[in-house]
Amino acid sequence: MIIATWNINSVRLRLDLLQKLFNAQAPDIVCLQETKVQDAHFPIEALKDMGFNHIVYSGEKSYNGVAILSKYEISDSFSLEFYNSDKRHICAKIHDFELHNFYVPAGGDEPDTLINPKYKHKLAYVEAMEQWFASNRLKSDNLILVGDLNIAPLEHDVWSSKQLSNVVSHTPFERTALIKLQNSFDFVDTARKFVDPSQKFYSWWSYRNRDWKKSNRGRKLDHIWVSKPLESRLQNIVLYKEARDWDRPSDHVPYIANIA
DNA sequence: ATGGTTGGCGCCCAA
Repeated sequence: MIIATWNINSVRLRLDLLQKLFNAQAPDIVCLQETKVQDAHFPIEALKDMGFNHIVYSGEKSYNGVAILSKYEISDSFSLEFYNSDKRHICAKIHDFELHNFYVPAGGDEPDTLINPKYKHKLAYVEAMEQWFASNRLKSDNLILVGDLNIAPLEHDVWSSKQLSNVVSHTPFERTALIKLQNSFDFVDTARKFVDPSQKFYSWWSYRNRDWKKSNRGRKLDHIWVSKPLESRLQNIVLYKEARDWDRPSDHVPYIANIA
């Protein structure tokens, strides 16, 4: 089963790029973030025409928004709201596993909870995720946690750990918080299972670079984690970097895991 | 220290 996660930065603007992703990678399930569309305007018919008959979504006007597109039946779904009414999570039960798709708050620019409420909100959000799993799920459950987590926890998840040490997405506080969430539930990071932590691995490159490939100042913000019982079913991963060179690309590229 | 670019919406905010 091929599962993709992609921060698409407006689903309505990039329906053609979704079709290109489907043609090239044939995903069975696609988890989207930053759909930037309220539910009443979600392009459900266009996506069904592309072969995804089971679709769940939770969106709002202008900001945030998540969706799960599946070729397999979704037997149940729900959306968690950890902060105000931000649409940042959707969960689907498919086959024998439960798939959680998150869009963690970016956190603004200033890495100081006293002066930047967005950063405070981000840290509180990650804490709320951990609390929810601790209270509602077991380590023995078949869980898949994916999404734009907006945190690059390891040294080689960013182009320069030193230069980004005080930049939101790679501050020590965020890195610790995300690793704590991962470890508290024994989640396995699929990317680092296949690519050694000593190797650079990025899923996002800023728009604010003349040549993203040449400067290569990337960060690993997009994740697919699986709970321990699913680890032995991991087949391989694909980082679909070509997508960053498409016309009017997202600043994130699709990240894919194949799970038996 | 600064500014670089994009999308949605509406003349600015968030990323």
